[in-house]
Formats: sequence, structure tokens, C-alpha cells
Amino acid sequence: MTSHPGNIAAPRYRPPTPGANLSHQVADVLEAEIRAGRLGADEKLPTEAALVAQFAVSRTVIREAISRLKSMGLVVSRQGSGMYVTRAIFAPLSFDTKHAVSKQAVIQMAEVRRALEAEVAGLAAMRRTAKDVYAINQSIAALDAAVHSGGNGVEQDINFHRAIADAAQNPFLISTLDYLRQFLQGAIAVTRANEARRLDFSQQVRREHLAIAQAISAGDASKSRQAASRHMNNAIKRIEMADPAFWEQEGVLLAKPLVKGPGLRELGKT
Amino acid sequence: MTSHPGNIAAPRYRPPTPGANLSHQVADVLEAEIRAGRLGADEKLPTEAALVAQFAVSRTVIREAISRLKSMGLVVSRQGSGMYVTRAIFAPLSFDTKHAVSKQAVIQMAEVRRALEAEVAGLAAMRRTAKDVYAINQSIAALDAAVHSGGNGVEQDINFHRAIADAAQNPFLISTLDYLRQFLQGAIAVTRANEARRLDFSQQVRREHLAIAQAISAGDASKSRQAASRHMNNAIKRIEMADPAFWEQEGVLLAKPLVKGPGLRELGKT
DNA sequence: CGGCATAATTTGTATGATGACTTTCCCGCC
DNA sequence: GGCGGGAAAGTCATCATACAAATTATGCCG
Repeated sequence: MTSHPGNIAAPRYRPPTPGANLSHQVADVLEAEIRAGRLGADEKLPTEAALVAQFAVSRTVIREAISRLKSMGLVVSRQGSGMYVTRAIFAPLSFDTKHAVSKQAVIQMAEVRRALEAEVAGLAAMRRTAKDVYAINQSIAALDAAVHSGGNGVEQDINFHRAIADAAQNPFLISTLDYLRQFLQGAIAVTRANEARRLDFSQQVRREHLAIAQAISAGDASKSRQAASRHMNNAIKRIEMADPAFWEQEGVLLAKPLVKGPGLRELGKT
Repeated sequence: MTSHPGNIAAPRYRPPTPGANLSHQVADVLEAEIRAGRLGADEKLPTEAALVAQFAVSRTVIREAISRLKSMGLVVSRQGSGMYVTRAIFAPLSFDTKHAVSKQAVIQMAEVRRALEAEVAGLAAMRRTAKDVYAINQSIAALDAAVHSGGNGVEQDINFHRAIADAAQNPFLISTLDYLRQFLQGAIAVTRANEARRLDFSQQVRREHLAIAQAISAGDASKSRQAASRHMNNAIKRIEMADPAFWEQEGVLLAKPLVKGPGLRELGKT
């Protein structure tokens, strides 16, 4: 508490989240209120002035707290009217990876992916259009070409699986797989690098891909599921036998930025 | 643009996200910078003063924009030092449900769940401990008791599946299923309400649950997968034949608040 | 060259003022 | 009495300034 004049501000102590700044604390309290269901389904929050009084902090703090809630989508505000609780109170999914990501974590994520890849393969077999089949075969060809020209084919590998997901016609499966890919991209790169050094590995991966594509093309959902599941099983095995030294380094599977520009020297005044 | 004295503020126009307030726009630009990989791996952002100059807005706006980025986990700030880009740049998963959630969307989400429930059942069969088996059987008993005493058993149904997920020993599967449950909770309630009116439905659900539990208990991964998959398949069918009138109302599967308290009358001064 | 006090820098918080937009309410008119 | 219009109050958005608190840089002195 500061000692500015003109602000009496009865003494208060702050149990919640002691190691954070004020706006963080206020935001946490308000978020808890909203998620708990108090603080109504759709109607308005107390005004800024009221919150200032209740929390005994400045408008700055209140506004930054509200700003957080707005960015979470829990609150919308209309100028001149007030601030309103949104009813879209779904907490987003965000894997907890604060401790350095271990090999075990990658394998566990790959287990999630195994389930989803089997599902999309099965659905793709039932729902694929001629265009889907074409896209899948195209992506295999692109992968072959990339490998043949010396690339690691990570991007093409990803596109292959994405093409299958597209054929499954389920946006939620697609976005969930996209989410997982953020974490597994690094592992994919490692295993493909391994495969590049072992022709037999590379060939086997190609056979697995072809098996999935053919089963989907034939419309055999059960066989597609099996083929995809087997592919992911083997992928997990390949991860496990990857260079142990690789897993030592910090932040293995963190998506690396692709480019590194000049910063935002020229921004803002667009 | 205002006409306050003392702030020259060269004329500027703002193409990005025209229908939003300034802090939102600034936050969007900065977020794009960070996600694009410009604006470094770990080092510091321009100071607030510099951003004020570059964007030609007030410090309030800059701070609220940064506040959003902090709540997203893209930025951390240390008083006296500066603001730093975090390297945890994983975008969280957040299903797009802005258009009224349709029956089709629920079924698609249930497809995602089908894949994951089969996976957890299979893993649970391989990894379950004696305690896990006990917990699963307990949850079935609790569900029976709830139904017998006239409840709909939604909570117990959820606990049953959660017990299985726990046995699978994969935190990422658990959290992904928890995420899905937010959306499907409403649908679960509806189908269970249906089952309550049809004794044969209720019995079949119970048989399906028992089949899963027994397969897990026996350590038969393959059978567990099949049982779980079959259960979810039937669940989807039960959703499809649910009262069509139900799907008319707005925001069907939105998790309803459990309690509704007095608001934050007494908050802040804790 | 090292250590320590001090200054400069930078984020955190508080406060007041103004603009823009919305809602409410009152007052005159029909 | 009802209704429309406009003023007034309420509210969020933005700007500006000041000070506090923490960190970092500086420079003096031994």
C-alpha cells in the first residue's frame, strides 16, 4: 500500500496468489467468481468505479485485470454501457509443460495422437471424397520427392497426416491434432532424421504410410484404423530409440521460430 | 485521434482489426510479432516508453496490451528490468463454438472423445493398479446407487470415466478428456435423462460400463478398447435419437453454473 | 581493479481529466 | 395520458502526469 494522499483505503491483506502483481490478483478473483457461476450468466459486472472501491485499488489495476478477462473471452465491454460476463466459459486446453519436457512426456503426447490418428483414419475411410484421396496420394508423392532430393520431409510428413485429417470431415479432430502437432513437431523432426540415416527405417515408414492411404482409399475403416494405429505405435518405438543425447538438451520439442526479423522497429505507424 | 495538448502524435491509421479498441489492436500486432518468431527467443521487448512512441498511443493502451500478452503467457515482466518474451509459444486449444452449437458439433466432439476413451481404456488395462480397479468398481457402485435413489447419475457417470482415465497414467489424455467434457457435459445430461425414462436403455448403459471395467480389470487391452469404443458408439447413437426439441434451444451444451451466489459484494477486502 | 553508494532506467500503481457512447429520465407537446 | 426528443447522468476508452518500487548502469573511491 502506498501513501498517496486522498486515498484512505482501509488496510487490507491479500491472501490470493501472493507472488503476483495487483492486476493479476484481481483478475484471478474475478475469474474465480465467474467460473464459479456467481456473477451471473449474462449480466453486467460492477462498474469500474465500484470495483475500484471494492478492491481498493486504482482504475489502472482494475482495467488491466478486466483486460485479462477480456482476452480470455470471459468478459466483453461496451463503451458507455458496461462490462458483461460472457457465457462461453470453457477453459482452453493447455498442456502443462513448465518442467523441462521429457522423453516420457513426448511419448505420452504421442499416445494421445495415436488415438486421434486412428480415429481420423477410420473416419476418413468412411467419408473420403475423390478429391481427398487425390490429396493424400499427392502428399505421399511430395514426401517421396522431398526425401529423394535430400530433405528430411518433416513438412511433407505433416501434410500427409493433415490431408487424412481433412478427409475425416471433423473440425474438432483437426484442431486437436493441430494442437498436438505443436508439441510433437520437434520429435517428428528427430525421428525423421534418424530414418534418413537408416534406409530400412525410411522404407518401413513409407510402407506404413502407403498402407494407411490404401485402406482409406478402399474405404475400409477398420483396416485404416489398424494401419494408422500401427504407424503411430512404430513411431513411438522410433522415438524411444532415438539418440538419447537428444533428450538431454533443454526444451527439446519447442517449436523454433522460422524467421527472425528486425523486430518491430517499423510497426505501429502502419 | 484526440486533441489533447502536449502530444504531437503524427497522424496514423490502423488497418488491423478495425472493429476493436486500441489495446486489442496493439496486442494483436505484438502477438503476431512474437508468434512469427521475430522479437526474439528470450530477450526483452522494447520498453513501454518505446512502444508508446512507436504506436503513438498512451501508456495505458500499451500496458493493457501487454497485460493481454501476459495472460496468454507470451510475455513476462519484471519490475525495474523490462518485459521478456517467453518461449512457451504454444497456442492453446479452444474449440470454435461461436455459432450456436449444433447437434452435429456435439456428435463430432463425441467422435474425438470416442478415440480418447478407447485409448485410455486400452492403456488402463495395461497399467492399472489394484487401487485403480477398486476406484473404477467403486464409481460403478456409486452410479448404481445414484440411479437407484432417483438421481440422473451424471456426476457419477463422469467419475467413472475419470477413474479409467486416471488408471491410464497419462496426464495429457486426462486433461484432453477433461477439456472435452466441458462441451459434452450437457449432452451427457440429456442422454442420461433419456435413459432414465427407458429402463432398457439404462440397463444397456450399465452393461457397457461393466464390460469396460471387466476388461480393464482383466488386463485385456484389446477388449478394453473395443468395449470403450462400443460404449461411445452407442452413446453417439443415443445422442442422435435424443429429443429433437432439445437441440433447438440456444447454447445447449453450455456448462451451467452450479451455484449462483451474491456476486462480489464482499470481495476484495478479504 | 573491486566494491559500494548513487543515479538512471523501467515497470507498477495512483489520480485526474477528457472524449465517446449508452442509458435514463424529464419535459414539453400532442 | 402517451409519446417523442433532448438533456443529463452514467460508463467505458484514452490520454497525461506523478510517484513508488525494483533493477541495472555508472562512477567514485579505496
